[in-house]
Amino acid sequence: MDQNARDDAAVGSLLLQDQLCFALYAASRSVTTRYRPLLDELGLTYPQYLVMLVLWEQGSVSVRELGTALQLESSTLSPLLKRLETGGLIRRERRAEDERSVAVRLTPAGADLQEKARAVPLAIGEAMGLTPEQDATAKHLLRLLTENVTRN
Amino acid sequence: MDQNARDDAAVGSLLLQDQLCFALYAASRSVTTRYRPLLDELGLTYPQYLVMLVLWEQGSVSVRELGTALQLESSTLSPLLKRLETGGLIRRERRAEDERSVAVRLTPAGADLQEKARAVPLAIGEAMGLTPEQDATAKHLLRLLTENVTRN
DNA sequence: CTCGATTAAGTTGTGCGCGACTGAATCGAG
DNA sequence: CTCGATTCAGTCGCGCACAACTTAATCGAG
Repeated sequence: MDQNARDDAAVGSLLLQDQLCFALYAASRSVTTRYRPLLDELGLTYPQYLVMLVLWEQGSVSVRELGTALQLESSTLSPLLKRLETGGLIRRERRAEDERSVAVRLTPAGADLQEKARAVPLAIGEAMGLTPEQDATAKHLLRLLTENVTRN
Repeated sequence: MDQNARDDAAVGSLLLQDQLCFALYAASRSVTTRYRPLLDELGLTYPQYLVMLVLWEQGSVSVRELGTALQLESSTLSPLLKRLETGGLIRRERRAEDERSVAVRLTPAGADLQEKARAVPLAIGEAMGLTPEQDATAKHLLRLLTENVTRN
């Protein structure tokens, strides 16, 4: 309560510790750092892991669809996908029905990696140490914030 | 409630949209993107803006103290500070009492920039569109999460 | 006092992340 | 049908972000 009351009064402050944006920035990097040793075992970086999540879920997607799902530009995805392809986890091929579009799909090695990845979300969830209610509240607020910030 | 109940059951899921980590990653980038046009006016990037916040607050700090405040490595800060120094906003000098340490302080131009920066937190706060209670809750949960993830 | 351990800042290499841009394919108003 | 507008993937340049490492200065056990 004291904490919240103090933070409430901080709107418009230039103090670092008052800023929600800094809490967000620090939290995001701390989570990525926490993922690193787990993903090293799979030979993935964190953004590569997110791409693999989409592919495990959807099977085959265009670069554009990946960008929509992950909110990333093609200028970020193209080099990342090239590295995943070099690593033998995905293949890319132009779509016959629209030659502008590129279909990204898993190789057998990429599909196999899903099994090794199953332990990752549990380990991260445990490290975050939030109750299910806190986890749900955080997700809700972050989605709301993202939607507002993107629209405004 | 339905949303929360559905999310509660998602612990350990490999679905992208279930992951708190992705909500965090997307939110952090969306906020940084929202800052960009505002900070362009000041000639700053978002991490540079965070460094300036610390300097406006503290006056003079070592690179190590900046790293502690922002949770950034010297390998990130050193080139960033070099760019701020080239831009005429800060000066760096070895400390007499400990020649390993470097004191970072504002130039007059760097100090003057604070006035132009005052409008930034308000604009961002408005764009985020959270109630004061939601803002405080989000900050609380993000700090808790960061602390847990960093420790575990 | 001394010298191995620690600490501070910086360098290097790799991988994002995005704005600005390019070239090729497709769309669609007229 | 046509040609300007749009869409898609990709390249380029720059600035993080961090692991691994280097160099120089300080610390501290013996």
